[in-house]
Amino acid sequence: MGRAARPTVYTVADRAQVSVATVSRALAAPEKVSEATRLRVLEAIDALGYVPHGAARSLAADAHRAHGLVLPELVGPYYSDLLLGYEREAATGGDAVVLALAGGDDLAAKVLRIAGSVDGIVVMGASALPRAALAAIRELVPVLGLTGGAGQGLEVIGTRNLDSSRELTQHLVEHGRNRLVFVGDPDLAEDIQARYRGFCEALQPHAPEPVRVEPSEAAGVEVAERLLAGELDADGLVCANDELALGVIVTLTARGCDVPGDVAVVGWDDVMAARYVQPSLTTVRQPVADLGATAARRLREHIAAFRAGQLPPGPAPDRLMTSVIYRRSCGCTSDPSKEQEHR
Amino acid sequence: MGRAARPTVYTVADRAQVSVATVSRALAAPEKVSEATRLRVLEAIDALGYVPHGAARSLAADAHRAHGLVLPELVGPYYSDLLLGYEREAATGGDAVVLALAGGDDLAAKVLRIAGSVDGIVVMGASALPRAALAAIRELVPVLGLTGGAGQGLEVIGTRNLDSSRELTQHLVEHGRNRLVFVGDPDLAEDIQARYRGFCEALQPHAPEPVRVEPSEAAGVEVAERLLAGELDADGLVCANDELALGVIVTLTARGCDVPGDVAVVGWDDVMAARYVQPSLTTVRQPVADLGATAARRLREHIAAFRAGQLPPGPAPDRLMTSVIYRRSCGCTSDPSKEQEHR
DNA sequence: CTGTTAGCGCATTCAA
DNA sequence: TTGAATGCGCTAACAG
Repeated sequence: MGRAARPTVYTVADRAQVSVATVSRALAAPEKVSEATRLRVLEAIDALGYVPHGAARSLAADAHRAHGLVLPELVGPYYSDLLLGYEREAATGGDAVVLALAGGDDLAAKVLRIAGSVDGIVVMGASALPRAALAAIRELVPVLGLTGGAGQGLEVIGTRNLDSSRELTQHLVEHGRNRLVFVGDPDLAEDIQARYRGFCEALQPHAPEPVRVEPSEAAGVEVAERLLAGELDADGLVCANDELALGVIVTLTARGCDVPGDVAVVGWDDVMAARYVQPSLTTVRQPVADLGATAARRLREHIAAFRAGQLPPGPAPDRLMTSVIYRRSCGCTSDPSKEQEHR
Repeated sequence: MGRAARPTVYTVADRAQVSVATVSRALAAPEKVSEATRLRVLEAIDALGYVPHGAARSLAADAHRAHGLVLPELVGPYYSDLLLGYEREAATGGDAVVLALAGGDDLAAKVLRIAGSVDGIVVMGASALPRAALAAIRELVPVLGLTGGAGQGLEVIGTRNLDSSRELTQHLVEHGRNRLVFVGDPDLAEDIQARYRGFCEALQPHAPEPVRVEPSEAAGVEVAERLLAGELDADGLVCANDELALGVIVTLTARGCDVPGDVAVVGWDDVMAARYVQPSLTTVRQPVADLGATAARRLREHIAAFRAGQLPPGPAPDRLMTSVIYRRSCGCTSDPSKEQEHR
């Protein structure tokens, strides 16, 4: 014996003594239905436990009412906020979020897979997409880059990495550091690249080559060891993210090296641990939830334009403002109470 | 001038000189199509940039090939791993993930919204769902609880909070703590409840009432202040999660209270900061990615059974094993090298 | 304000 | 191995 058949518009229409069109209207445009009938319909819907079939609706309305969100398979606290911001804004606009996490060459496949089920896609880590695949997808739905993707010709939603990096670096310079080194591989992501560029600009006319490592704690530990071994010379490390910086700091301090006395260390993201490590980490905070919301909002605009027929959807949003959180690891905050503000 | 019309099975069929049925087969059951025609079809698909329309496919096949994943609007590092594990497993099974973040009373609405577009739903924080809404949804698709939801009659995928809590508490007892207090509100979530139960069991025959606060850093700070003010008496705090524990630790140590000397503090989740705080935090690590994967896998089973006609899908998976990570805050790890293992 | 009707794009019978 | 035809559940004209 199977379950009761799923109620459909017809089932509801029957019970409410109306036509299916009226049921549809009662849901989509209540004002186009008389009070009385609308109530009857709603009663029927409630009584039958009717839930519209999403696919049928999408097919008929020629709109999925869903956004694709493609993120790299990285972990980190960063994501929770990003998702929160994105999902909220998407939901506000009536859109669901189809999430795809991609780690390698399955990226293209996954994106194609969801491309058939969403009205538009936001991709973080778009650089890993084969040009051909991206082109095919963009034929179908608008695609936005998150944090990067300019290299793929995408409009990108991101933060002001250049500015924050310049500020951070300049700050270190002004406080007497003159053997600064950037830790992180600019080729790994566009935002890291921008951070390195800002670093270079602040160090005009010549900045040293970056230490090309992955943005992880483990890599930070390695870098610290190289420093301790004398393979690397620096009195200040501008790290591509906090994980890296944290790895550096614990290793350095554990081995008796004074941070920030001997070496200043700064990072990006303001992860929770940045406030707990000793010394606390000077870092760049990004409006991550806002970043997500902005991307969702902007994608909605793109979708509208795309459907309306290819017109470009007005000016792209500015890159989001970031703020440097000065703590102890840069050696410049003498006032601990000031630090507390940023807890 | 509009964009080129989206290619459909018909477009592809035309170009490949076959019928739409063959196109469909070439994609869904390649072995049922001759080598030659299949190649022609694939060529056409490639040339036209054809991507199947997800909604049309779902409607015709009567399967969305998508999971709904509903999470509370909390933030935290926890989620990245959970999503990673879930998405991977879902993708492996060919299913997309529709993510919904719910913060309040919009929960029911959101769940209903996605219920029409997925084959099954995993809900974390199901207790916030009105019974009626849940019942209606379960009529439509199978629903699983993540971390909780037993109270709503859901099968739940979770970890062994009871065991880990008992172990943690017993450990503190064995090392001489005899004024232990549980920090966190058992009524806020089933897992916190289980943690409190384990705490109580270890403290047979009578355990003190819990300090009912939200599981946040701020609340931890408050609790620490109460302790310092003498409003609370304890030589050990079993905190419902790491945020709480961290808030307690920094506040206590900043005010000259010795952790773990005067008060031992332990938590749950093993967030990154747990390793960086001074003293490092003894905590419970949960296999979060595995938790996600297990939920996805199990939901798939439920979906299959549900469609096959209401049969119960075999034994539910065991609650996942957790591991206590002994660090310094419990005052029991004398060997720092041992601690390093868990970095 | 309401009902009738024609697809949306695809999978899947059933014949051939 | 292939094609023709039907319908999934819904929305959106179009009539009334």
